[in-house]
Amino acid sequence: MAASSTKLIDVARLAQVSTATVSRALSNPGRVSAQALRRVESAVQQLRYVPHGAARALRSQRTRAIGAVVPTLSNAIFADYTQALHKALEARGYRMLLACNEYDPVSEEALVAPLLEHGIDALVLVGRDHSAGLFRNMEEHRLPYVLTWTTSDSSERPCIGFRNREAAAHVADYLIDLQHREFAMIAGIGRGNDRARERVEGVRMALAARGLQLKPARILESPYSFMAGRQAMRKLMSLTPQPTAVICGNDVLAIGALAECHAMGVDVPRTVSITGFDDMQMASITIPPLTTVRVPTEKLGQLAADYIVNRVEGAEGTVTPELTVDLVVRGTTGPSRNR
Amino acid sequence: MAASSTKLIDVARLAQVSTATVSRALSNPGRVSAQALRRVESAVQQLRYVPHGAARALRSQRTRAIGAVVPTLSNAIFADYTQALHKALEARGYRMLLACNEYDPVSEEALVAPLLEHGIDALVLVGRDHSAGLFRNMEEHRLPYVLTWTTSDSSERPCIGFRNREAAAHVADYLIDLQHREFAMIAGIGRGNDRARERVEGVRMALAARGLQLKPARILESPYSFMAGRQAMRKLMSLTPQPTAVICGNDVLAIGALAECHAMGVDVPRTVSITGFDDMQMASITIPPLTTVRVPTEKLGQLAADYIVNRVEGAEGTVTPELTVDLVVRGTTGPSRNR
DNA sequence: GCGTTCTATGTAATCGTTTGCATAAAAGAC
DNA sequence: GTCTTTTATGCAAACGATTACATAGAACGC
Repeated sequence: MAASSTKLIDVARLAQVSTATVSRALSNPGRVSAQALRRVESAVQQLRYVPHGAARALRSQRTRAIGAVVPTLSNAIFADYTQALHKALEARGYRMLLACNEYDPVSEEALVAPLLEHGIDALVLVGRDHSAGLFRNMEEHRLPYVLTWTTSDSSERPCIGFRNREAAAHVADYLIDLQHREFAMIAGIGRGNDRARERVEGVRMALAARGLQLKPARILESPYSFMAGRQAMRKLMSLTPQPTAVICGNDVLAIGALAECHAMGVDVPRTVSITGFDDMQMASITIPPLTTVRVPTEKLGQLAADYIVNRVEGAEGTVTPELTVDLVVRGTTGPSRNR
Repeated sequence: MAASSTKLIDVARLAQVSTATVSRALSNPGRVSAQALRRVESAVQQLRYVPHGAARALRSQRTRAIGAVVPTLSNAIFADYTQALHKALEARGYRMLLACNEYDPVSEEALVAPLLEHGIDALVLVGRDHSAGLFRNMEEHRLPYVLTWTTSDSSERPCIGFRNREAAAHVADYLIDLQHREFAMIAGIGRGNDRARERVEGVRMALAARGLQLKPARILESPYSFMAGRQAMRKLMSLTPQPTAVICGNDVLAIGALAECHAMGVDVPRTVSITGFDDMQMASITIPPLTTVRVPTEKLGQLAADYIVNRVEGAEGTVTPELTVDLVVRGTTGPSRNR
């Protein structure tokens, strides 16, 4: 029903060769004579032959599909990453099978199960936080995988990403240099999200190194949504002393926070500086434009695709060195008003 | 390699039943005795059996995968739609195979080919504009499909969506009622995008009905990006007479246009009113918040999934009636300054 | 009690490729 | 010219499920 009814054997008959030759002509053209190749190609065209993926997968034990688990597509940054990953996989002749965990680490195994059942040659994950069961599953099935958006810890799992901790620390340093002393953070939910936790740690580290501290009451964990960012900002501005700098776990939160400042009539950056993380498109056209950390989103997707396809196709697969991220200073940050 | 090595026959042996019984127990539990079911289930658990998708697909000629072609994931509105579609498919036990055409109608067939080859049970498309070849392909392969984000024209193809023309006309009517007479439009690229074209038509219709006209020079076709929106707005504001109302083809363009107004020091809505289309999350937190048309993005994805799964599973598949969209009046629109 | 229907199960063919092995022809070595 | 190696091809056996058909026993009607 799904496939057209022309089969390999029809091509073989028309081209007057065996099915083996057709198969070889299609997947390994170098291994058949020029004449055979020509005849097969012409037959394929005439009959509009489309290989049957399931049959091929069954016999070769390779589906040419790669599973991709991402937190969500609602965050533009992951949408772009996913699209880049997809595009790069496509270019290498692989299909992408998506799964969205919506930041719920518990259900991840249940999420991956259908992919495993459908048949995938490898798995691309985001971050380092995954259940032991998932890792065990991957081992058991001999499934190559790669973790993205993060760098390797002691576990030595293959990673493609950047140092979230150091990037966040860099943001904090920059603000300290602007004489800020009263800090607050609108962080992502830490549970199940190593990136979010590391960004908090990075800030805490940087402050500590300069003799400052970030009290727990000044770190608000929020889901990644504009509204959550707004609410958190409102709460933070009601504290005494008011923070002069608010570091956000990502751009979505930061843009929400910025919107709330406008609503409250709080001047950014004069009264309070705000920073984001990711540098999504939107970040450059807020009022004022957002100071943030530029993450090579698309590169991440491309590199992940390249790495994982190499692994699947037998090469040992060399992990790229850690990527670098840059602080992009725009209009939401300035000297502390307490300076 | 990809799958664990436990096979159906292993389960059968452990449960002391035939492979046929195991197969039935898994896919049609009602057709085996309670005792057999129990033993099979226990064996499946013990062995951690995972069915082999390719084998199943080969034999049953159903892959349980649905192809989804979307313009892009960079536009939040399509990211949300895609995620909703994916989620609904998942809930029904289907996988989603993605393809992004990036608004390039030419390559769509080439884009779909790999999906066809991998094996899909149906195809979900966006809009009505697709090559004859694609439609022919789908017929040939007996592939059920559904068009989304649009309503049926005379061709009577199954659609799930809303009337873009009428929605846009409604926006124009609203602005006319606010005494606007000098209109301009920042439209999406019309080629290959029936929604974009219909939105232009709708505006033109509504204006004509009130004795106004929209000169071609006042319709700027732009790719859907913030930057394009900005540039278009700059161009429009340099015209004489200046438009007092700018209708944008979607929220991305509108938000870009709004940002450019801020940059130019043009007061919105006092000097110029701006409207969007889609009501993406971001639209409610711009300064001022964006007047736009709310589209039931997620509903679209869900309904498409339901329809197409029903079709695949044999039901005749009833297309839902056209969805309605609402004008959401916020802060970017107001009375014409020429009133 | 006998014939009929129904239910649960098993046997084995089948889905459409790929690929190991065998073979024939061509090419190369000496 | 003979022997070995290489190259191109074909034959047929997988891959791992589903399912048509057959069958045996239980249930049922009268």
